[in-house]
Amino acid sequence: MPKIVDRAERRREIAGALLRIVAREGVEAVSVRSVAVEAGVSAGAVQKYFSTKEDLFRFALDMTSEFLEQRWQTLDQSGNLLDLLLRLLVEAMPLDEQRRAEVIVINAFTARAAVRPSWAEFIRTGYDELAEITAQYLSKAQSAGHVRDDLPASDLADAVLALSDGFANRMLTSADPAALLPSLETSVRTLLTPRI
Amino acid sequence: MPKIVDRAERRREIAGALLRIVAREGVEAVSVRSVAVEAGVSAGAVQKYFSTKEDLFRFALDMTSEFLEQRWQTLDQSGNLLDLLLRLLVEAMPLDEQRRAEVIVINAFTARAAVRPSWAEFIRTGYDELAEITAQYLSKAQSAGHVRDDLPASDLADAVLALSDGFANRMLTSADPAALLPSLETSVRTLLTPRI
DNA sequence: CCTTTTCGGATACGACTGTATTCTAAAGGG
DNA sequence: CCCTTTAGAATACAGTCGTATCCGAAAAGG
Repeated sequence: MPKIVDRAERRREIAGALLRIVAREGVEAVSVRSVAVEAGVSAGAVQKYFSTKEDLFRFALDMTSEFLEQRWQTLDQSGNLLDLLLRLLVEAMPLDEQRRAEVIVINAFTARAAVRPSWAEFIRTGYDELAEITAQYLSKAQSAGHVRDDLPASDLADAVLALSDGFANRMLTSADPAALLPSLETSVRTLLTPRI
Repeated sequence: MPKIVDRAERRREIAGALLRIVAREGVEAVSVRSVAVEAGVSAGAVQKYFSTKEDLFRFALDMTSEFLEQRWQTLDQSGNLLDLLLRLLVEAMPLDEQRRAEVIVINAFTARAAVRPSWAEFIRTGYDELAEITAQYLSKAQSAGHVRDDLPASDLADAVLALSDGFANRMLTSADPAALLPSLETSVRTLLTPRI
């Protein structure tokens, strides 16, 4: 009897519109109406799928986390694990519009989480999971002899994440983001290559 | 004839109120009226000193940059330069309300600059200056034999800034920020200690 | 075909936004 | 002492905000 729509897909479309706005104009440009326009629907439709603006933001934040994790999944873990990690990090840098959008979104959310405890817990969980995945990967790389093993993998993971986060941030406002790539690469290599 | 006030000081007071709001409630909580309340004046008074909200933000951003540079100035450059740098970095981490506020403010501004070209140039200039100062310091540390000299000081500066930026970011939403300090310290040391 | 259910557009509301304008009170130079 | 200039409070205005409500249209099962 009812009109049937793929509800989950519709929610993803609308949240995607939000992410595009954040990437292009910043979080403060997000409103129910602006998201509706970007998604090509009415404001009423947006309200149908997200009862509150907060819900909408949470869902969008979830989506970006999934993007991030998916990138790890698609990484085939063969060859030199350090080289692979470096390729992954470079790919995560904001060098094109797509990556740039993701970094802006995560940055915006982190900035907001810093002053909103309920968001902070969510962001923290995501960060911790990422650190865990990275640590596991590095541990494997240590066993393979591709990464130094005189320091715990979890510490190395923290350092690598901080390093890539910092460089990504810097690139966001840099005139020539790609110019920072060699610096990122040597930093990570210096940090991770096995000691002799 | 006129009623005389210290105009520059008044501007600093009002901008300080803005910074407190950003640190406590985030950028989106900043409005002419909320700043006025925080500063203990009327909205009209705020308008007297800053004709537009944009002016107000720019001035506040300037102030935070000055804070950052002042910290470098107060650093007496004696003893082991690597140890000194580490102490500086640790002091810059968001471990108390004051530092936390600064990091939040800079984060918020960076996030905004990513989607506002006029701000981006300003932020970028500040970053470049900071990188320059850091590089000069590291160069001196290289001459003193306290820091490895097989890599250009400018690259090392980029890495150190990225590292501390990334750790500061992580600490913002971390449940136990101080727990990340050892990781920061070993990372920087690993990156900078002279090779044998 | 018709009925029932949901989709999603339209509208309404009160609160808040940035900015412009108007006002009163105060203070220092003549 | 008064007059002029400024400080800064108060008010006004046109938008936009999030949310609630109401409406017609479309689609699937009987």
